[in-house]
Amino acid sequence: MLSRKAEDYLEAILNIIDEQGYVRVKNVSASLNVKPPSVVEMLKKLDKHGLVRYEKHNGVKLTEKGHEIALAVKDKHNAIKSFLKIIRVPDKIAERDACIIEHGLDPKTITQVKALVEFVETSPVYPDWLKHFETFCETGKHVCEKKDHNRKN
Amino acid sequence: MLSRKAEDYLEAILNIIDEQGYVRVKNVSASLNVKPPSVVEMLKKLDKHGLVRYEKHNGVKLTEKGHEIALAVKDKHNAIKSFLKIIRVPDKIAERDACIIEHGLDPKTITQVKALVEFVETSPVYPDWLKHFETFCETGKHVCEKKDHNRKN
DNA sequence: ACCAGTTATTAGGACAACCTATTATTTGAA
DNA sequence: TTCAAATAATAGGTTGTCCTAATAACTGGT
Repeated sequence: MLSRKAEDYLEAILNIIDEQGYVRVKNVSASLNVKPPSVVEMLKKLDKHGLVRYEKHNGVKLTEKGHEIALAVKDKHNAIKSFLKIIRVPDKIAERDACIIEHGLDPKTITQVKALVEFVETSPVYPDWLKHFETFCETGKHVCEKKDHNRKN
Repeated sequence: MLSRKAEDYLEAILNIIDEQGYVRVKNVSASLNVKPPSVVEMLKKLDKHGLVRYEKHNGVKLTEKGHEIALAVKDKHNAIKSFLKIIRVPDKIAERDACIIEHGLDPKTITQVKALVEFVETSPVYPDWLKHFETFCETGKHVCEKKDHNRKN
């Protein structure tokens, strides 16, 4: 099985490729806040596992398998971040926390997070729902206390 | 700062005390799925940090500080688990995933998770909301498509 | 075509958390 | 009370990830 850290590296590599088309050790190093030797070490390991193609001084590429995993991780990341933003966690924190959470979660959990995000976002009353949630966060009270007892969704 | 693992141990110790009033190495070992030597090692470390009082062959107790931290971790755990259950993650998975998630999250994120849980649970239309979410999970459709456009929450 | 500055790699260690095998201590049943 | 079984502690290793310091390889401006 793949370690959390390995997944972090794959995701970072994918993001860097998407941004600038190629990957250098220093990019990964900066992106994950580790020193270059740590990156090189991990690249060797990922290469050994067939997840990247790594040639010294000559760049890194994701293999098909590595790409697949990186995409899966990123997908989780996005689901979690969307959720965090819906519940009004500030962007910067949402980004950081998504990184923390995204590993090791059961696929079922991710499925349900995604479902929640979609449920809320596609709801016919979406803007209201959000407004009400925000009001609740501020005041601790529901906008419609009594009268709305039979309202839907 | 305290490592994630250290927090896991503190939380486990708290839970075991709550269940049976005292803690033995083997309980912690079973609870965290590690071998006894790992427990002893960590107990020494926690003792050194003033989070537990540990005497060989003579039990473990949380210090005030350790107790405080353990409670905080447990509180996070509960918030996350409540949320997971609301979005219909099966109980067993929710429990496991809460353990995975509970560390390192920003306090703001936890606050918002709690807010969501409370918002939904105390909503005047709580049972409906859940039913609608479940229907959405199954069918991908909102119960009330057009007609309810101005409904609240 | 050179070499200074940048980037990458290697060598060698630190550290946290875990393990197995061994040894010591405690405890309860005969 | 004794001693066998249960429990706990120690000794010594392994693994994964990170680091610093030293070395090597690349690259662009002259």
